[in-house]
Amino acid sequence: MRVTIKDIARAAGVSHTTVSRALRDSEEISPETRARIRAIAESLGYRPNPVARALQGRRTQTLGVVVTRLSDPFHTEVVQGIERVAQAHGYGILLSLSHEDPDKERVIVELLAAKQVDGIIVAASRLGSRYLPMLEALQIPIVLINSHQTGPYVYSVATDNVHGGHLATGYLIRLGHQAIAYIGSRRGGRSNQDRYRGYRQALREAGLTPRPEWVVQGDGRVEGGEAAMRRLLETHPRPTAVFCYNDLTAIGALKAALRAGLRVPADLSIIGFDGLEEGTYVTPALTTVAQPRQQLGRLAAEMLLEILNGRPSPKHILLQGTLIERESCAPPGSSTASR
Amino acid sequence: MRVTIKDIARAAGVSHTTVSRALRDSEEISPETRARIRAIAESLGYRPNPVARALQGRRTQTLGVVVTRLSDPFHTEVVQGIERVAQAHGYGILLSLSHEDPDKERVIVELLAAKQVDGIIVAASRLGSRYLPMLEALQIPIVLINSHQTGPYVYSVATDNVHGGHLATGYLIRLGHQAIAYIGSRRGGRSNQDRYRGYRQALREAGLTPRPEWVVQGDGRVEGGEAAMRRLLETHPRPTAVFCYNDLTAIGALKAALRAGLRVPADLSIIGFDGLEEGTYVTPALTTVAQPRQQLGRLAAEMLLEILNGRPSPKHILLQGTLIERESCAPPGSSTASR
DNA sequence: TTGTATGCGTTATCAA
DNA sequence: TTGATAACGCATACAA
Repeated sequence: MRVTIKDIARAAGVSHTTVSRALRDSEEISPETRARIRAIAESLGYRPNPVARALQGRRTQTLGVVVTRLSDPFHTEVVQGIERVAQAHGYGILLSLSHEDPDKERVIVELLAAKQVDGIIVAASRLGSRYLPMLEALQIPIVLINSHQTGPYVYSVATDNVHGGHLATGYLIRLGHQAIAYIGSRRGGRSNQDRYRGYRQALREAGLTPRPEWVVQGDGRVEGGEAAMRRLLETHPRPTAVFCYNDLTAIGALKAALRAGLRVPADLSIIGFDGLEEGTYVTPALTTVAQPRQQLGRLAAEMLLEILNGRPSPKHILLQGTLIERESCAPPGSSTASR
Repeated sequence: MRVTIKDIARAAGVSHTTVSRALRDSEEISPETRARIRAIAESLGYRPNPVARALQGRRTQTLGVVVTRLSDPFHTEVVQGIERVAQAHGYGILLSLSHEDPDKERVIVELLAAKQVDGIIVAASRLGSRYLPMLEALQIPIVLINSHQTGPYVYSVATDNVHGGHLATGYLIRLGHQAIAYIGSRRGGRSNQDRYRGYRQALREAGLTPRPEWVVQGDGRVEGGEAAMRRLLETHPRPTAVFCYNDLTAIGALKAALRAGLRVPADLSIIGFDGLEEGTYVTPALTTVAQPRQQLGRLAAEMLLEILNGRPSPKHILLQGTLIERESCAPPGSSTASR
């Protein structure tokens, strides 16, 4: 059987209340008994029962984490960031996958709340505004990652997608490109719109107008990027550079370009978004706008802990992406950089 | 405040015992009151408190999952497989990362046990035989994934690495290769040894003896594969084909080969292990021996649930990998398959 | 069929 | 400084 405070109390000849106090470093206890009880607890291999503690009204020391899919490398980093902070603060994380299903997401969040988690982090929510009524009823602090939702009960950490889109496109422009395409994502929602806005904005500032046929949509994954690039390759004139919604899309675009016999970046520059490790697997390695993914998770977790401890916390944090220059971009028509 | 069975009891004018029974479909209750109480519970928005249930002696309905890193795409799939089964059976999963640190792994497992999880799944354990004494004390069923450990309290699901190594090497031999190298992993432990054994075995059966300089070690990641391949490229004669410990290693090897100006597979065939999605990102797409990763996770979770429900379960399951022919392998000296 | 009393392991409240 | 008692929400042995 498991050792409880009662067992210790019996062994020490005191009440279980005293044991409880001794173990929690209560002020109102004599140093001697404290030490004595602690020694006994130690020798008996006592482990406090977190379930009983939780029932008593205290916290479960558990954070709920909801993610669409783990197979998306973007999320894994976020989760790692969360886990690191949680583990460092003695919290566990209860992980659930929503598979991009808004209904499932809602059920999961309610389930986590029922499970008495102290707080919840949702990455890439698909619930959008349908969240708001829930949140009020739930009575549990929730931090949303990369879901640009505002409202009374909403906390969030997100990357500035407009800035990122502008950064990527501006970089291509500075390289000398004028014919710049955008491969978006049908399933990208608000972040897709924002990256597209950044793209438009950068073009406008440079006095460029993108051809409508140079804006096509993928699905945020490799296959979608591949298909989108194939459509792009049929346009006349062709773009000399492509900004992609994310790295997976860009990897797909790269595959299609290489298949078509193009040299990248000599004939076509490609820039992605996210800063995935996977971008270094391909040849040429992918130039990209990196999102601070671990940090996204870390900040969300830290924010949640602040809230839980009643400390002041900002409600929304917006992070800026950074450009990672690798090999997939070059000035238009330059054959020097090709291999 | 949260609705409890007492609230329902008060509203229904019965004892909380009756409510408890009604909600759990107890036999000893009249259908009418059962229906009435259920309706009231529904209208009040009652949610049973799992913490109280757990304390009462029942299960926490939670599985602990320990993984080294999530950034390794191999593990993410495994975790997805586990999560899927767990979610389908109403279990939550408490995820912890060990970062390949055996001590941390031990602490985590003990922590999960203290948290009252019903069972634990450990993927790619680094603890090895040091586990055995713990397990007996823990009193919690544990399933190990891809950790070839046996012992009284050990359950496991693993892939047959000898078979996989043999499969990969045999495939290269059938393509006509005779000069076949192996890039292993320093950190691969037992699985590295086993894949190497499969490699040796296949060579021996074909009457081939590998040159010692054709067996080099990476680190199971892209960088290690790259470095290892560079060393391989300096050997004379060079191998015409390389079997890599895993796909990340193979991707690194591919990068190095392409950098060196080799055409893959015309000049060099490369085969990986794992069957990662990432293998399709590169050009040429990676031929590989696929491990059934989701299934690994699913089976581990199912095994654990069987044990928890007191149903009979095999103690060890060994899965076989399958060959996925993509584009990175061809007969030696064939320039047809190159692009 | 329903209700009373008790316990799960801990913390909180009040007395002593 | 310590102890007795109640409480958290639920389930169960026993009584009615």
